[in-house]
Amino acid sequence: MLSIGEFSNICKVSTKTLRYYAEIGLILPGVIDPNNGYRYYTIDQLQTMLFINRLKSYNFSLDEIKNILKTEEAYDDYLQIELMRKKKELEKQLLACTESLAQLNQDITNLKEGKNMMSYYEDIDVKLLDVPMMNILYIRKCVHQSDFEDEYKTCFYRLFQKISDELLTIIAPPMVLFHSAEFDVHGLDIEFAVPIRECVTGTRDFKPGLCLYTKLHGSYTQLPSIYAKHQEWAEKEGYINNGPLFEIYVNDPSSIHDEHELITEVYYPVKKLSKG
Amino acid sequence: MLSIGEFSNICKVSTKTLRYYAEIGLILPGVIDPNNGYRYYTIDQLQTMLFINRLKSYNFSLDEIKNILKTEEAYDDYLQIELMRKKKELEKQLLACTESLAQLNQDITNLKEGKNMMSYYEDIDVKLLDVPMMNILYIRKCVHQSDFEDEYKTCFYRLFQKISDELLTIIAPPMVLFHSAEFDVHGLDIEFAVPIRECVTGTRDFKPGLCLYTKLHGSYTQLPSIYAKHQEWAEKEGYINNGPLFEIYVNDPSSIHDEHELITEVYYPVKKLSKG
DNA sequence: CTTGACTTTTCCCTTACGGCAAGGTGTAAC
DNA sequence: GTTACACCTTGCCGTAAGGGAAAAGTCAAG
Repeated sequence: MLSIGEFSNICKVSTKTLRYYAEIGLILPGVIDPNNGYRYYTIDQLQTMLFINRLKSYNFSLDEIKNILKTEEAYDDYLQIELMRKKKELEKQLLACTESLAQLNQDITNLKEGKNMMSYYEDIDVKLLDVPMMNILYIRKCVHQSDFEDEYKTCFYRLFQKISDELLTIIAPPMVLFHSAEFDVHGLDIEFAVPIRECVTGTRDFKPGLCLYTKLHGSYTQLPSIYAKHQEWAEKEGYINNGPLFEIYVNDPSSIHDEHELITEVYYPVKKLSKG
Repeated sequence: MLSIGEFSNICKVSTKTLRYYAEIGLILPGVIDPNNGYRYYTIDQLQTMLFINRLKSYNFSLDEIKNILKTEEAYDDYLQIELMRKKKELEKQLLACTESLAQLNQDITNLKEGKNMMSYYEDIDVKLLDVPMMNILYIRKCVHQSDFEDEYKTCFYRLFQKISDELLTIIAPPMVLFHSAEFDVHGLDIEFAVPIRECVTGTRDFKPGLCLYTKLHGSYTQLPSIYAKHQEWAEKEGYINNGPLFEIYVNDPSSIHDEHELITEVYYPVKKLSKG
């Protein structure tokens, strides 16, 4: 039997943490002296504690660890599934970390050359162009931000199915229209669309008209910069919004290896502000 | 001027977050309508918000970001220093993440082969051996866990200085004795020592006697497993502790490239429990 | 004028503990 | 036997960066 202090020293876990773990039922002391409330841990519990620490290093939450520990039936299967899940999470985090670091290094280089950290923002290229009317095959629905990727896939799958079934002619890459930029109760009001030649049921005219246009090479994380730049441009030049923002995913994440190859076109419909 | 909702959509930051940032003074709306309290942001603030988000992606805390934003004089210098600091932090995190992932993959492989995730623990090799008396040159002091690495360097630097000055003869690698494993108010009571041939002032006899011994190849994160294994072994075989734990750092972190090359010897002095 | 989307403030909830205080306990030294 | 002191207990508050929900006021379009 080990006192909480001894147990703490061996496992390199603070006594405070051990008490907390007991409180949430993650690992209860093998014996609690009924006279004085002293906690005593068994030698066997050392292994449990080491196991907990290992799972923690894989970014499992204490709740997830508790679930793993309490699983009896099909224990190894459950553990393996959980490990695979965390593996994906960790890989994602690793990627994000790597990319942040790359950008950080770029920023440091820029600063050393006397450039501003936000100089990239000044260099965003905004064009004003008139987008001709087109005929689009569309699906419009409310989507939660978290489901966007899934919906993107399924909706375009359905659209392409229909195009293939009905022998329609695609005349431009797929696009997404954001009718409500806002994040309201029902999620974003989004239209998935493919410009096609033929007018059939399920198609409609789409007439964006005058638009601010920017072509983005690289990660979607840069989109807010473009939205901001469009706002800035519009205010300075005396234009106001005139319809839903839309984006054309020239190539999509599933077809490329590297985020840097992504190409996205951002369109922000505007009209000249009439004076008065 | 943009309402909080518009500003939120463009920057992809929730309104909740914007209100929180205003509350802590990170970014205040350019205008607040005195009649209804509505927040309005200027176009210029879009850039500030983008900047904040970028710093956040480098793992700056909101407090750190606030300090960067409010720095006026020597702005670029301060920014650059801060970026370099975060760069080191991110690199460290990246390394930790990579290593966790490697171990996670190993665990998954083991599980697939039907091995237990904690099988490594069963394989820890514990030897019982009698460590002969030695003469050590030592520095003993209380050290906070966080200062350990620093103290390690400075103390051994001083010891080696003395050895060099007084032409003493080293007969074994440097070691560290843990007199109080506990983390008390003054930190750990630690003795840094080098076994030498000559008896001079500043040396003393060290007689560990019977010890449990394990040689560790790799990261220090595995030390708790060894401590635990020693406890387990001692209990099963009827031994109890008989003096301060000590460790020999056969090679130290500064002299190697990769954590995997680390070699550490762990000694746990014990004596046979007399029955009764 | 009404509806519905938007905004406000206030309050509590989260994770995984750390800090501190007040008080009880175990044990080693004298 | 006493005393010192390290050890243990519970309890309460605080963290960072917001999320959720409630109750109420406000704006713009039809």
